[in-house]
Amino acid sequence: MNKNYEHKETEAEIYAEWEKSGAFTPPSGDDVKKTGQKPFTVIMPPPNANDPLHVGHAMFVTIEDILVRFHRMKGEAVLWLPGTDHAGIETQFVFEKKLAKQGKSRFDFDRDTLYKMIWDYVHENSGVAIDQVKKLGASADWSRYKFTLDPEIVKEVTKTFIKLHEDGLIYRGVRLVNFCTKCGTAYSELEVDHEEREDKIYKINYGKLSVATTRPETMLGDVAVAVNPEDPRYKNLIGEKVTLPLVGREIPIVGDAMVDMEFGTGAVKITPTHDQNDWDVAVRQGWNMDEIVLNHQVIGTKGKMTANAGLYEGMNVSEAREKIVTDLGSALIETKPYTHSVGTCYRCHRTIEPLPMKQFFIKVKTLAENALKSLDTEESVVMGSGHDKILRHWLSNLRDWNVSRQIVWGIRMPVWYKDETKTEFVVSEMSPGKGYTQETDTFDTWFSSGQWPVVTLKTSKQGDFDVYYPTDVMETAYDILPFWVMRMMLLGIYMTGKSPFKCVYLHGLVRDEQGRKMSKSIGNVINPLELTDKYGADSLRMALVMSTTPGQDSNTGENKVRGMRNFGNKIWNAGRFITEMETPREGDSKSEGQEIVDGVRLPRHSAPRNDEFTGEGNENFKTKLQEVQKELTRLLEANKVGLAAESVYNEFWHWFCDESIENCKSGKVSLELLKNGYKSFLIMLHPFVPFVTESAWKEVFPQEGLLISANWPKE
RNA sequence: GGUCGCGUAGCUCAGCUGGUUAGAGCGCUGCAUUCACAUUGCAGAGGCCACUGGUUCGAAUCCAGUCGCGACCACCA
Repeated sequence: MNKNYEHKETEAEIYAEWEKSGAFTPPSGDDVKKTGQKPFTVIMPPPNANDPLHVGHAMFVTIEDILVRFHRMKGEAVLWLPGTDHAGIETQFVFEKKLAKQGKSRFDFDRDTLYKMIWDYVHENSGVAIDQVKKLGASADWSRYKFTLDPEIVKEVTKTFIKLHEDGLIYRGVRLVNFCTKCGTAYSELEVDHEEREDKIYKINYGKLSVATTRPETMLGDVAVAVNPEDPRYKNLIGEKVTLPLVGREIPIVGDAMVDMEFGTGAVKITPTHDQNDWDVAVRQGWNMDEIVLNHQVIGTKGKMTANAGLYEGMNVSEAREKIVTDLGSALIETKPYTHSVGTCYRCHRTIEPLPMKQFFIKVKTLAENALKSLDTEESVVMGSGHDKILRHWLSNLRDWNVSRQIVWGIRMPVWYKDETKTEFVVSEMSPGKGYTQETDTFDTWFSSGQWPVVTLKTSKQGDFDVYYPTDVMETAYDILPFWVMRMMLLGIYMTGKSPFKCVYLHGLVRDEQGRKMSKSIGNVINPLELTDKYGADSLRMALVMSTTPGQDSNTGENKVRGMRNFGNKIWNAGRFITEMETPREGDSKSEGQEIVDGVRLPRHSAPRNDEFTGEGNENFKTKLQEVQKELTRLLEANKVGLAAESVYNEFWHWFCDESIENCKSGKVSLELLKNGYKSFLIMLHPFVPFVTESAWKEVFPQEGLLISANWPKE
């Protein structure tokens, strides 16, 4: 054996051997039914198909691989199903940036051409993420690999929408949507960020009263002024009318409890087409929303003023604001600096424009109630401090889910229109007949990934869904809890009646050694591949999970990885010690026929020490080893990966190496027993550091087959 | 404004279904090297487990409050 463990000489070869051995691929569901094996399922969170790996991916690969290898060694039918996500908006955004560099925009191409271009682009890159996941040692079943745009997946996802529609859970309606005029698409409430902005607040005289606003340009679309019905200053004015400055239109004063008497002037201009609150007020007033949208939408999807804006038509929003502020003249009473938070596009960070649009919504109320129920009954359990409460909070306050996106990169909605006005629609997988045209919108990416555990298993091998669903552990970062985990619960329960996972393991975000967020501008982003290259995949894996707690952020840097590289070397060298003890060296007089005293073969360099050896050392060794195995098994059964890693690390280094090997040298523990203990430790360490343990296994136990398929010690 | 989390050795973090001398990594001090590993070993320094009060025979661990830090959510026009 080499003096030091050289990861570069072994990793690629070992991974290929594992894959070739078939250890990654469990039997089909139908075959498992016959054998009665216990199933264990993990669905891999699908990385974006065109994304290079970041440290977060390394984190989920490590944790999931640990659990998966552990259960596989226990003899269960373990399915770890990998896949990639088309990541609609993300990917289209990246692609459009690429187009922009060539001086082009998406509007230069028709739908089909654009789709084809993005498809090619994604497929050029899609191997990258997968290769990198493999480099980290992921023992996933690549024969069951899925992509969200695989035809069979698209079909299942589409069928779900059709079923939702049949069950009356889909509606199409004009609502205010969060629209990014730059990205040209609407978003769900979750995709909107909020940023503090330094702005101005304007007080404008509307005649009988004045209003305060940060968005004077929207006054062109005002339909009313609202006051609090309890407000002594204004309650008598309710029912009267004021004249809108600049426009000259008469609008009513209405009462609505939403108005805060303390804020601003206590009177709010109501622009239903460009503000969610105002929309709600108009709905409460029972007004005709179609009419309001038709006549009073003053901002369009490109961020320019519409024909309803009269003189201001064609200006973009900020120009119109400036012009209006000037034109108001004496009607503008006051301008003050004002800091408030505004909704911004999570992708491009431009201000989100609330716009009225016809969109498809899923009614989430009953779906959310069922998800809450599965948390209450502990059908699904969340691991990660405080995040079960956060999930409950989300589920209790969810708005209907806007699933239409105005982009091409995604699954096209199975919605058909007969005539050009598109007032009537039919939901159907295929065109319902001649003359129908299909909706151009695609589904929100999370609509397909929200069905991931169900649709991957349903389209996999015979019987897979029956046996491998519900999955055992869903492991992902906590920052996509509402986007993904929650949606999987909503849709999974709807589709199957069962929550898609028994346990949600939420890992924390990985920060740099000083606890700072990783960002390109600071230059502190850890590239997992660089570290893997330098120190080996095992070292990075161990560094990521040692002493981490679900839901809690952790700080990691090169120092920690280096420390874990030393650990791998330690494992290797313990094996080297054993093989060297077993093979006497030439010219070493003491090694001729190693002495055997009371059944203990003494190491070749040690003098026999009959006086000390009583056999007690062996008994203590066996007892302790059993304790270690028991404890580690308990921790892994409970998915306590961080603690398990710490425990096995300490026991191996400080007990097995520091004490037991020394005891062996001095004849207190026999070499046979030590070797057996080493074997157990390689098995126990394997889920965490698979490469070095497999390498050492080959050297020390060459007759035993692959370690990945060895049996976990029974208690 | 609301919710959640965190404050333990110089640094980064475990431990917290309450129970023997509070742990690890890195760092630090001293010693050790022809006999697995210097990517090492041995020994050691270093902690009123944020603060205050409560429950208890007993609290880093449970409860309440205070202070400090962080995250998320939110329709203040």
